[in-house]
Amino acid sequence: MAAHRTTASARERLLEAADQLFYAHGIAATGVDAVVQRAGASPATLYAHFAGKDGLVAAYLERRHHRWRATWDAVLAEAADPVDRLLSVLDALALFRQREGATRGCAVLAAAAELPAADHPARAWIEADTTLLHHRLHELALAAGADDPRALVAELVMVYDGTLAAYARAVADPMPAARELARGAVRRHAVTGSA
Amino acid sequence: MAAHRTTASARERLLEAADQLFYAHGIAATGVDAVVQRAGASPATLYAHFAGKDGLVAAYLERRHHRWRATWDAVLAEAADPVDRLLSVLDALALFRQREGATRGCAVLAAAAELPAADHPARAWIEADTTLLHHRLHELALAAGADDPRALVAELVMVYDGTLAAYARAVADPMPAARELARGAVRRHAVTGSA
DNA sequence: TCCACGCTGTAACGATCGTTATGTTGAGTC
DNA sequence: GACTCAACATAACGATCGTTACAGCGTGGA
Repeated sequence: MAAHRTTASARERLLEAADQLFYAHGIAATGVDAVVQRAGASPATLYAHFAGKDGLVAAYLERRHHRWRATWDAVLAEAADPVDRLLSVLDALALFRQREGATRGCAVLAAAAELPAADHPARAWIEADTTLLHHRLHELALAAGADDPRALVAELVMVYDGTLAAYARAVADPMPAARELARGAVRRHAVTGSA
Repeated sequence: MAAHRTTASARERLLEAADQLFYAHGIAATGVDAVVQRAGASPATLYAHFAGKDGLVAAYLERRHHRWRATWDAVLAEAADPVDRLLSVLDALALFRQREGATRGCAVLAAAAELPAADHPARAWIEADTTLLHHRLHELALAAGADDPRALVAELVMVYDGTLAAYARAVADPMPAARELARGAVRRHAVTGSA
């Protein structure tokens, strides 16, 4: 079973290298050789674990998706106030950026721009990101008693995307503006809470 | 001088083809041959007018930048109220999307994600887009008498980017949410006006 | 001890891409 | 009517990329 440990290690190193290189230099601009070399692996190992470069890209987005959801989960677990729970998406984003490094904008939207092919295996995770964002915010908006949950969700998603775009534009600290916008949206939609 | 007309025509056709293909399928995913073929031109003509593919990409972003500015100019010329002039960035965006086709998000931010190289000739137009957005909104915020112009600009840019991201996420109609957010920001920063 | 297995290193393949060169056409000028 | 010049079509080059094949190494289990 130690062989399994070794296997997982190589796969993990490849994923970690792919994550850094894809996010830093773009997917199309990153060659398979660069990923293999940074991971200290061999091309054969990559193709033994993933279905080509497309499969690696899909796994890269899947891993990032799970990390993002885990980060949001952790932040959400410590928020009790309904309004705080709605605004937790921004706190989670700040934490994610600090821990995982998200200084170049949204990896999902960047991948969506690079992979317009509708049948690409990575497309599922691009849609999963949008779905998670909308569904979870919708539940939180309902729990907070918003008058028009769908409108509030649309506005909060917009603030979330705008914040990530600000990172891509190398804005120093977009969080204050994001929080003001989000708080305004929550207040406008008559949510009861302490904030 | 008719030779010049013919020249301009070939250059224009190449730019139009590059604009459609780069925006629809991504820059890296679009080959030079595809652009040449769609323009009904020859590779030699492309390299006679542009400094390789990088030069074509730079010209593509420059053209898009000028079109966007012209669209905003036109909308701004018909707005008299200071608040309407601030919100004109969203009206211009809706008009630009309708006329030029911007259904896949922001071409500038997408290009920024694909071209991380700091010395790429197209990088200048990516920065020009950010500069235009910030400077013009700052002037409009000052003219409208905002209490904290820089904060208001940061929030409006965030709404603008969030709206373009909504297009990239295939949201049906993000404009209502965008207008509510922008109006809330303007109101919060105590701008005098009719809106 | 020998086998099985996962991994590494190197090399090679076919395809594609950006770029350049060559020959030809066609319209405008003297 | 010959000259000029931009632009056309085609082909080819070198480089790079994704992918696969092959040989050798080290470790755990019978």
